[in-house]
Amino acid sequence: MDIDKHSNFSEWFSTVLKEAKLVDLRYNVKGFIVILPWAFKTMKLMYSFAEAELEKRNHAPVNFPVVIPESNLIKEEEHVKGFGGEVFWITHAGFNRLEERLALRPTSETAMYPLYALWIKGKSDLPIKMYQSGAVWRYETKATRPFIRGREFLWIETHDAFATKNEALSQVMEDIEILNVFLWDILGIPFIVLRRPQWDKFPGADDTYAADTLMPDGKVLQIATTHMLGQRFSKPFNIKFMDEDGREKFVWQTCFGIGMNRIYAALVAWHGDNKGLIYPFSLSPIQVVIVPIFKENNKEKVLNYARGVYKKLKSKGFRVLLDESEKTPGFKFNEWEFKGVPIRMEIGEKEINNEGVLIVPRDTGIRSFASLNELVDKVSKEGKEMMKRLKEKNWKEFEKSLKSASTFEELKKKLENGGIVRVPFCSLSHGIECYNKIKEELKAEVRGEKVGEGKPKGLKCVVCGKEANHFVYVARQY
RNA sequence: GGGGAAGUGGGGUAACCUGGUUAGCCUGCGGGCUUUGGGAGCCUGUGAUCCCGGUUCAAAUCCGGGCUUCCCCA
Repeated sequence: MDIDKHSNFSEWFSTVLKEAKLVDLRYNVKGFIVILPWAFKTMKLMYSFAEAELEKRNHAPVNFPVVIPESNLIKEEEHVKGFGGEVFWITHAGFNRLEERLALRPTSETAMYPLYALWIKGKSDLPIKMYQSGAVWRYETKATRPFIRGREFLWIETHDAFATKNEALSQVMEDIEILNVFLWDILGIPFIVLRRPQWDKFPGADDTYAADTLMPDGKVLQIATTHMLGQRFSKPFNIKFMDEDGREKFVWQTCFGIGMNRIYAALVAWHGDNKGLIYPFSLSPIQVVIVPIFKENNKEKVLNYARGVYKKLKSKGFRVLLDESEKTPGFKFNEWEFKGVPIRMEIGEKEINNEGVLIVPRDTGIRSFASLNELVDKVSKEGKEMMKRLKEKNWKEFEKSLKSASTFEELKKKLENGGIVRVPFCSLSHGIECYNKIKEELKAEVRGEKVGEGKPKGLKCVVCGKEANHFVYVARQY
């Protein structure tokens, strides 16, 4: 592949999606894609890692219907204002027109909360912490792109209810911790968590915190969000409990969305290089591919030896493939490199004589010899070290893209090369005019303030010059 | 949201402007023979004009509409 990931990301991404057989775009419904096994196996692994983190923290799996009766969807006013325009509706069934339209869930608050109201009676029913893995549907009006913006996308959503505001607020912090573990520790995707401006939060939330990552073209992509819902849903949905003081009170709620399609896009974009995809060891459908190299006169000998290595790795639980197809070795090298298999083994006459194999990590391409008895340890070690290298490379690149500016002109200049620019800003509650000015003149967005970061002291807003109350992060976005 | 480009076997393309032969080529897929340390070779078979309508003796080609994809800008 002769396409540069950074200077020509669109083309790089399209080529990888197609040539590595990650998606089939021939389904012919706008914004809907067929996710192929080479992508979906990895997405399932991603799901299992994320679900494990949620369950460690006492979230229980649940499955709610995809259809939401219109009367439920419209109960919370801002929510329906925010989503109303992008709902897919079911109006007919068989030969009948439905008396009440059914929405395909764009998100599940209004599906789940009527039941929460039935389930929650007393303090002993709280907290409720549930998660659901599945798809949601939104009639996006912006240009759709595979994985990055679709009309159907896969995610996990959690919906938690608590007796007190403080418990709900600390749940938001726990959600952010889950993102640190899942996105960074496990997937190696750099990101920052930002509290969104009030005018840019989830419809129906008190506050929205979002994880933004950066794509190779310098634009940010929102990949997860956690919302402090407060009591905005518990009131219209009448979710109450009897407190110790004998009074009925509305619960405090949070919800948390982990956007698997976009996270997958970020995974591909962050780790890949100009040779194609690179899958981290723990996430690849095939962790080790064995390529046998033989002549006509030693074919069986090489294959038998390779099968022995295959069995040994398989018995240790690795996902391994022995490529016995009729292609030439060079073809196989290129093909598996393009598909991002983290470790390749080459086995030929020389390796048999030395009682070992050649090990080649995908990222460096450097061949090294491993003897048969150190083989298993070496595979684990190479897998871990490769992930470490990928993370280091990603982190350096991410840090390089984080800039700061103290004037509007400086902000403008720094945005030209993409990335995220930190500036002092007047107000995330009332600064919408400054926000709009940045949006219109710089074609970029104020994404919000970083959780846990201090307030500016004695600095002026880069737009209006009034006292700055926040450091905010500005970037062009998907 | 605005603009542009494009839809021909599974994939990539030629023919389209200037309507007319059996829709050509590369690749893939099936079969056969030979091949394996960085994208092998020969033989053979297979398979296509996005959908609806219009113009015409005749449409892949011209016109209108739809659907989808890609790119650029917002």
